[in-house]
Amino acid sequence: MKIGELAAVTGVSVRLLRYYEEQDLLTPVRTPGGHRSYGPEAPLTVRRIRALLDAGLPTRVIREVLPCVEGDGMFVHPCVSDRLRDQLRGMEERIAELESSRAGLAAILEVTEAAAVG
Amino acid sequence: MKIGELAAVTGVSVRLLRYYEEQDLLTPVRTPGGHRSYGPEAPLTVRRIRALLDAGLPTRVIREVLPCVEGDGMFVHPCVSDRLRDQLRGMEERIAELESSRAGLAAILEVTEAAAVG
DNA sequence: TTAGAAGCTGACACATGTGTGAGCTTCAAG
DNA sequence: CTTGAAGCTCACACATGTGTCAGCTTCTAA
Repeated sequence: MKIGELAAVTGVSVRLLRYYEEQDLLTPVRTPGGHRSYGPEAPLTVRRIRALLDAGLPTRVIREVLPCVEGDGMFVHPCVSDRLRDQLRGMEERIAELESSRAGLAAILEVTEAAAVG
Repeated sequence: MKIGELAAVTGVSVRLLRYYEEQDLLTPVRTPGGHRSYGPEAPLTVRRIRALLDAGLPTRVIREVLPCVEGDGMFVHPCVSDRLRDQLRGMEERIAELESSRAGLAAILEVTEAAAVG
């Protein structure tokens, strides 16, 4: 299938399909004219990519785990669980930082509003 | 005081002091030779900027709230509390998104590890 | 055969705080 | 006066997924 069709069936923009290829997540063959030609598994692959992106993984990590994914991005082989655990740890750290910032800002607001009342 | 001194007493790099000025957070006067000259209040201002940055506020917002800050970034006039509340809401949304991503990733990991055991 | 749709590549843009470097000028101490 | 430190400006780089535009080529349907 052509890139426009794949975009239509997956809801992912043509631009992004090209980007995913640039990131080695998709590897369409080329027609003699140079147009991308995707196999029938491509829509599933794109759905997996989206599922992993939506799970917060960067393309660099998806590139590693993609060969180990089965189903709609909900199962991966144990071979990449270390990678996923790293990623999870990183996300938890980011959440903790954000939460800490949030608390700091909330504290400022509380002081401000207490002063407004008092 | 000169920029190098200010950097030394605040621990903030010269590059960042120039950046804060570019963002209208600091407004040193200039010597006839074009060198920045900071008043004695500058270290406090820089500490406030850092406190607000560390609370997760972008410079664009800090620019607005800075004139209303008192103390070491721990109190602001009520005039900017709407702005802060917006910011707080935005941060809470970001945290929620991240948390949701984290849960998605954790779910994948759980399935993977359950499969590794079973 | 021809026009228009769809494809191609390459590039720039965004946000955002921060590092780094080049190339030049000013300042301060000897 | 001279020299080296410190300052100046301007610019590019990073990450990251995504939009958009220009300029050209291929494909497809009439």
